[in-house]
Amino acid sequence: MAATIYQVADLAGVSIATVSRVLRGTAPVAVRTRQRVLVAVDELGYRPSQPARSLAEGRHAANGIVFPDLSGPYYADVVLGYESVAAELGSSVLILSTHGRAKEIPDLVVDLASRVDGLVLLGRTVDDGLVAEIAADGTPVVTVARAPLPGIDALCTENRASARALATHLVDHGYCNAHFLGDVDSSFDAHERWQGMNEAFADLGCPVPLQVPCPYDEENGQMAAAQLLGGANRPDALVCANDEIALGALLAAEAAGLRVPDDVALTGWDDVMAARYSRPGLTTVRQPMRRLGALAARRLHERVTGERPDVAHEVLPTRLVIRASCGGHPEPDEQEE
Amino acid sequence: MAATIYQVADLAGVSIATVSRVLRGTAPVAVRTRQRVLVAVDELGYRPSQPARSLAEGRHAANGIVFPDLSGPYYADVVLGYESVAAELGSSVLILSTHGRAKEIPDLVVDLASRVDGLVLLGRTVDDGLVAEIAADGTPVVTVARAPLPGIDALCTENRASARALATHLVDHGYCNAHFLGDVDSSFDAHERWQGMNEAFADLGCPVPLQVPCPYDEENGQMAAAQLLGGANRPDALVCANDEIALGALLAAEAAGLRVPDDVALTGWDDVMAARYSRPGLTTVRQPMRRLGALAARRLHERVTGERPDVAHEVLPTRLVIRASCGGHPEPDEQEE
DNA sequence: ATCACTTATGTAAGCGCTTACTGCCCTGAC
DNA sequence: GTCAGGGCAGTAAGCGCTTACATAAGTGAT
Repeated sequence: MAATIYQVADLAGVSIATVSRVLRGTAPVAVRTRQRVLVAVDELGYRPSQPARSLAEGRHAANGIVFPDLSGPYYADVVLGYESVAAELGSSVLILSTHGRAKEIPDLVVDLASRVDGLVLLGRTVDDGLVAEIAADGTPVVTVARAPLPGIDALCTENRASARALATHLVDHGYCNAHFLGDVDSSFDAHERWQGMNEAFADLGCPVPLQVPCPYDEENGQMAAAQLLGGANRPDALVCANDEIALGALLAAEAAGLRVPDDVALTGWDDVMAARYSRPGLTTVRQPMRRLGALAARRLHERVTGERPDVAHEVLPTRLVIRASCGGHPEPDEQEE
Repeated sequence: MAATIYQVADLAGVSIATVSRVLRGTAPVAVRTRQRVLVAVDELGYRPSQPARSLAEGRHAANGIVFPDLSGPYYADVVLGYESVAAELGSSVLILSTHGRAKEIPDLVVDLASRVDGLVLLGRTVDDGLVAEIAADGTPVVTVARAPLPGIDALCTENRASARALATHLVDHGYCNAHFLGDVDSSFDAHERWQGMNEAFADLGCPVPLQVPCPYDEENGQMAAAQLLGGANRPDALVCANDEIALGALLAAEAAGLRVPDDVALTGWDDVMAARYSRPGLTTVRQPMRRLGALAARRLHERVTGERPDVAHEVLPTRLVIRASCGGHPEPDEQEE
């Protein structure tokens, strides 16, 4: 169906090498010859076969990105930032979502690795062992939002300092009996946040916050919060590992007839759109998702092309966004960036 | 670096054909031979080269999806639904975002087409002409949320009926002087919604709603709404083409000191998360984004494999979600699906 | 006119697989 | 004991490109 380089060469009356040279501009071709080739290409609607090209060139001109999920803006934005830079750098983007596929992940990731020049892995989508194996097999890897692995490029966002800032803010406003909602073992970020918060609370002489495991969605946030807020020893603040949990907690608080922030303060992480529209507005930590993805694409490209031999672990800054859900503040101006 | 089939064959003491047969299971291989091959594969960490495979097989085992953007949950969810089914059907997924790349789109899309067995196109990302050209070149195409093209599979969500229902609801509650916010020429969906609304208003004897062009984001929604709400002939309802615009309008209404829904009713489309958390909650129309993507993957697969020769245009149902922003209702129970 | 180079093009050897053919060996029916 | 047939495995021909190498034709200097 599709035309091949041979047909173009025939029609133009040249050899396939010349066609290739015209199309890639890798060697000088006489103007008239070039014209003939271009006309033939046009006439046949010729498009080079990418697999053939990849095979001959020994590269895919494509990168892959693996993420847990795309619901919720977090990963979607990272992917978006990634895609935009990857396209700019001339590589196609293959995606793989691991959500609900625990069993097949290794196969899927290995298969993906065989189709790309390099891979970006978000979060804990892939076991450390498998990451190492893939990297060892020669596929450059950049991890994002995951505990850095030796010898592998890693990108993270700043968590501890912002967690400390958040905790300090809470204590300053009289909230000393806080709980942390979110499973700190399932996510590097959450663990760091939890640590930072712990440190700050300890420094400020408050009791160590209780850590309450909870999947990262509204429903589970709501359930977990409902239980905590209905219990005997009610915390006066819930620091949630992400905004979804926090918004779920907000619903739970409403349902329990509690006022936010008067009876209980609530904070999240990520600054999703709903955090701005909820009432009260949700105090949260904004992360540079887009930039994270974009930077991952750059780093991966550098690694693929070999222009950066040394491994880099980078941390991007985050910003605390104070809204009404944590008390002591009128609905503040939105300081958009 | 990576092992090839030749090395595996050498190590196992067989021919490459046998290795291939073991790996693909395309022909019977003696148990002992198979064992030897598998051991060799394991030892060398051999992974078949995907480009070589594609070239030999004449298929990519990959599909592509083109979308405008991934910010906002709409396209993200469609992509997610798509990816999950595509993976299940054994094809990798290549993505291409057209956002802010008007000029390069044709090249990018054509390049993408050369890497996949089929393409899903969301919205108006690609000109009709280019779509036809790609389809004519032999790449199966499924369009989503776009005016159906002759000879090309198309998937849409229902718009007119839900727009009519929405309009009827508004009129029933006393809002007769509505405006439609959103550019009806830039989106098939928006155009349909606008039509449906027009019909209903006409049927019910209300003035024809004014259509106010507006890009589909909060900021522009806010600006456009601010202007309308501050103007002389203030509408009593704003029907917005999506939730982002509506939420922007909500901010504008607040800023103008207007009460929603008492002074002005507001409705959106899509049912994004923030629509549930805004106060008042945003009346909107929920769309089966995930299913849309999943179905697109199925239809594309059927077309690629040739198991469905006839072109199909399908319309998926939507559901009106009434919340407080359109008046006449207490904050309703959330009827999640 | 000759030589040493450039410049433009062709030739052909891969790239790493899949698969149609072919051939070998072993079985069971006669 | 022969022979047909089936089960396995090897041979080799592509798949559609890129590119090193070879070649032919032109250029200017001598």
